[in-house]
Amino acid sequence: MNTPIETSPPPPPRSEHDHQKCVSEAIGTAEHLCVVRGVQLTPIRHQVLELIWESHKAVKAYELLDRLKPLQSAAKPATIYRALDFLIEQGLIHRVESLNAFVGCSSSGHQHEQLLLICKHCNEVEERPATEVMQALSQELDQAGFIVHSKAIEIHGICIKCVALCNEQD
Amino acid sequence: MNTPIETSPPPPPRSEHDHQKCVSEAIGTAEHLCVVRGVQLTPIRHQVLELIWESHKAVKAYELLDRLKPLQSAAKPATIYRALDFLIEQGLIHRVESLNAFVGCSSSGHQHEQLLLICKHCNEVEERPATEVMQALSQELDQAGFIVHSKAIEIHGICIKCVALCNEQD
DNA sequence: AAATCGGATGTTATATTATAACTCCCGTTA
DNA sequence: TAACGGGAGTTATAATATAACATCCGATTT
Ligand SMILES: [Zn+2]
Ligand SMILES: [Zn+2]
Ligand SMILES: [Zn+2]
Ligand SMILES: [Zn+2]
Repeated sequence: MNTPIETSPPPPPRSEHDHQKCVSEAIGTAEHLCVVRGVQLTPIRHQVLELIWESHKAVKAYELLDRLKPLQSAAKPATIYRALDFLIEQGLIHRVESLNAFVGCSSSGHQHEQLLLICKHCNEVEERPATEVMQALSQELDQAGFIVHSKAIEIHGICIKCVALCNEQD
Repeated sequence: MNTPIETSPPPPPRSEHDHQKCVSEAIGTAEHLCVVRGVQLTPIRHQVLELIWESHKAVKAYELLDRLKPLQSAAKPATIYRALDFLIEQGLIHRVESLNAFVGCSSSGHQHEQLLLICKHCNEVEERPATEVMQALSQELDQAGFIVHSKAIEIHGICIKCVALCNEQD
């Protein structure tokens, strides 16, 4: 209880940006990729993707379930997990391993394995290509003789927006 | 069911090395660090650390619990999770986020945040300092203005020992 | 010695996350 | 029509993790 910010209720939203643009880009790309690939972005899958894209925050499976139920009254855990599995397979969302949570992928269709910067304060997840890191990593893994299947690079801390807000705590 | 190896029962142990040395180093370092830090490596914590160090594989909490019970008949989930929390706080083990599992830390007392190379075939976890990757990462995070609290860098694939064994599957 | 305190553990219950297994439906195709 | 396959419905349960409160025990203080 050092500072008032510590107990302030709503973590700040990613303020200064046109989030509708994020959403329409992500959904548009998803629809396009699914057509191209001949896989079905069914109503449930589409709705789950939209729910995930309501923010840049990592979101839990059961929270998604609660938010899906008004739209799909029959929704059960399997409903959500199947949709999530599909979206992950198609590279449309990321699973945030260290949170058991999920976040929209900002680069679907391009390279999918990126740095995830996870803010403890606002809970938003920023994706970064970080090509130099990835290059050094590839070299390291080659040297180790390790055959890569997948990478999870997750950094926890305070994002630049929140650093500005909370300078003496957390 | 392509090859006989696919269904072969025991994944190969890290064959060519003196594992007793790994264990005694890790336990010795842990004991030393706890004395220096004035924290208690109690019998339960010591036993859990030893159980984790029985191999280089990532091990699940409830598997540890089963293996602890013969030694500590009162052991319950909280017993294990408390010991794991302590060992993680002290930097003596890693939590493998993408597996919900735990593995001994090979560099306790030195830098603790390293690459984890996780083999899908033998389930062993190799830790690598990867200084060039870490350096590039620090730069990237500085550029992003992100204040780091912790890092989880987990690479899944096939380790060099297993690559030699299974060349046409998985 | 008695009181107090804090860290560790015991104990019970429950929350959270995830999957298995089986059924049904529906559109395509042989 | 029959067979098939993908998606979804449904029920049950597995696996992972924490909360909350009680007890113990050794060290410190009174
Ligand atoms: Zn946005
Ligand atoms: Zn933030
Ligand atoms: Zn060893
Ligand atoms: Zn291996």
